[in-house]
Formats: sequence, structure tokens, C-alpha cells
Amino acid sequence: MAQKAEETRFELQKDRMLRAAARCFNEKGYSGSSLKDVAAILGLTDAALYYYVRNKEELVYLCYVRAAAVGREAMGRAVSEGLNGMDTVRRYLRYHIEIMVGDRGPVAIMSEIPSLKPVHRDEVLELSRQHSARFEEILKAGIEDGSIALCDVRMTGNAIMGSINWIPKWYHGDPEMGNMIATEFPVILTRGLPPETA
Amino acid sequence: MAQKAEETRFELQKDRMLRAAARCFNEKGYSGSSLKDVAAILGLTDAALYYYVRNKEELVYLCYVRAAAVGREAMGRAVSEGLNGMDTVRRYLRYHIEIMVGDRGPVAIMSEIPSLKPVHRDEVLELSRQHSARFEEILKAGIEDGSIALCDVRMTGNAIMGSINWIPKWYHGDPEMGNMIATEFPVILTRGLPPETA
DNA sequence: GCACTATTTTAATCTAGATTAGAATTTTTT
DNA sequence: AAAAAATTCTAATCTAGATTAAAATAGTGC
Repeated sequence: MAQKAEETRFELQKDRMLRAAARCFNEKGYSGSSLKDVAAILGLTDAALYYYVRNKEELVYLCYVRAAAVGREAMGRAVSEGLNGMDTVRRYLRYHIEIMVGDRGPVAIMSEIPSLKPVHRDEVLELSRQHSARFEEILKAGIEDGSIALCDVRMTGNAIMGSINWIPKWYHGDPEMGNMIATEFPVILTRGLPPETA
Repeated sequence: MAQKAEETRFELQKDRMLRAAARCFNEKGYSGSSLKDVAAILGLTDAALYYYVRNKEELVYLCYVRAAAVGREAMGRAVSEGLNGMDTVRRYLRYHIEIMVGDRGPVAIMSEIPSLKPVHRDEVLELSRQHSARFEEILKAGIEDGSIALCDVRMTGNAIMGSINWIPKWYHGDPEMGNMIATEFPVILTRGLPPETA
């Protein structure tokens, strides 16, 4: 239910485009990727992209909004299924990574927010902040329910999210590797969270 | 002793330039930052930069080489001072972060290696690989000396390094915050490494 | 202060790549 | 299969920003 995009040909094609763009941007950056590069992946001409977006800036903007949506979706699912703070964190990581390395990927790294025009920049920044805040809430909940040791949630959140954000930089579509990341990362990134069982 | 750059006016100015460039690149990406942006930070004209580098591509290349050198330096120091695998990892993280958030920063994120010209790309990739490999060696050593639990060193390495690489994306020069990162991150990122003391 | 070198600037050029308008093609509807 | 709508292409523009050459300024040793 989380995919709002209707199944119309237009929407499907547009989504394909966002994924192609994400792939380019993740690799060579926003300004470093030409519309021709993106179009080439789709077997189209650069001009054709303008049928789907007003301009290049909007293309990145949409990529970032999509990335935020994907993250929010994973987190929402984790929150509703999680048994406690710790379990929720693990689920979130797993769900988010599964999407990134799955066929709904690649997901754009939000690495060039400053390049967006002010309105878009502010909106994306806000989405990004909300995501971090929500993640920190989960950590706090975990601390309270005793599943997570007392820690600086801001720093811990930054540490874990950095790891996640960087994945697209070195993961390039090998599904075998993708599965490994999806199973290993949640464990690795949370092994340090529980209180000493001493 | 690790700083090779001689203290000549030229070298000092060149290094200032690399740090200015790193700041721009980290924020808006390689192609997204104009030479004018970089020059402005130094109070210079864009054309002046050509006195120090052949072209823009070389500027990024040098930024990346510098970043690699900084990482290598931190790791070298950690290896020579570390008491065991675990301790070496902690020291490396601490030393590396200290440089990133200190006055030798900012250090460029190597996020657009594919944009480099082949020769440079290959060289930087190789440096990057060496760094990862060396880090994994330290993890292995830790597993052998019992200070680190058995784990997939490749994945664990990727997870930790991702966290580090992402720091410049959200750290923007507040020294207070800088200290916090330097003290907290090494702890957070290694808390999950030791074997269960059960 | 002079001669020489190092550094920076001014003022062009040059090019890749974003953007646009309109034509052409494909898909869908009836 | 014709008409209408949706999608893509061709062929221009247009512009930011990289690059260059030559002039101007600052710095240094004598």
C-alpha cells in the first residue's frame, strides 16, 4: 500500500526514470551526470525527459523526495511491527536496505541538497530532519524499554545513518552482495546497542 | 613528520586551496562547484587557481589524494601505537576524525571517483582499496588476538568506513560538535566489536 | 631603488550540456 | 482504421563556467 504511484504507463516510466537518474547521480553526482546519461539508460533522448519533469533540478528533487519516501516507508513498517526499540531499529535497517538493493533501487543518496533551489532544498531538508528525528525517537524508546543501552542518540543516529547512506557508493547491483548487506548490516550496526548483559 | 608538503608559500597556499575545494566539493559536488566558488573562499579570482593546478580535474584528483594521505597517516599512527586489534581500530577512528574536524580539515569525500580521468581514477581507486584492505587486516588481527569477535571483516569494514565517510556531509565546522564526534564515534562504532564477555 | 621572479588579474574564447519548439511517431480510443 | 492523445525525436538556441594569453601587481634579493 505504501507505493502511492499509480500504475499508469506515465507513472511507471517516470519511476523508471527516477531510478535511472539515481544511478547516475550516485555515481557521478548531480551536475556530473548529463540528462543524456540518464536518458541513455532508458533508451531515450535527453529531450524526452522533459515530458516527465520541468527541468533537471526537478529531477534531482524528485529523486530525493523518492529517497525520503522509501526511508519513511521502511521506518513506518518497522515501527508498526517492532517488538521493542532494539527490534524496531533492526527491522528498519533491514527493510530500508532491502529496498535499496532490491528492484525498487537504486535509491538516490541525498548528497547534494545544497544544489537544489531554495523551496525544494527546504522541503527535502525538512524531510531529512524528520527522518533523523524519528530514528532518534526509536533509539530513545529502546533506551526506555531497556533494549538499548544509554547513549547519545544524536551521535548514534548519525553513525548508523551514515553507514546506510554510504551503501550506494560501493554497492553496484550484485544481488548476492545485496542479500549479504541486507542480512549483515542490521546485525553489525546494532550489535553495540544493547546494554551489557553482564 | 607525516606532512610532506614543504613550508614554502606556494605549498601552503596550494594546501589552503585544496581545503577550500574540499569544502565546496563536499557540499555541492565536483561539477556543482565552480572554480569561482573555490576561489572566492580564498579571496582570489578563478583564473588564479590555474597557477596551482593544470585544470579542475586535477584539483579534485589532488583533493582525493590528500584525503587518502590523511587516512593513511591516521591508520599508520594507529597501527604503530595500537595495543591490539580493537585498540588499533579505536585509535585509527579517533585520529582520522580528529584530522577531519580539526584545522587540517575539511577533507574531501571521495564520492565522485568515476568523474576523474582514467589514470587518476585508477590511482585513487587503488589508494582507496589499499585503505580498505589495511583496515580489514586490522580487524582480522583483532579477531586473532581475541580483542574482536569473529565477523565478516569486509562487511564490518564497509559499515564502519561508511559512517566515517559520511561525517563531512553533516559536520560543518562547529568545533564543539567536532570534539564530540572525535570522542563519541570511535566508541559507538566499536562497541559491537568485542566478543561477548558472557 | 633595480632587476628578477612569483602571483594574481583582466578580458577573451570555447564548449558541453540544459532547454525549447515543433515535427514525427507510437499508443489508445472509438 | 481513423481520430485523438500520449510519447519521443530533431534541430536549434542559449548560457554557465572552464580555460587561456597577456598584462598588472606584489614580493624578494641585491
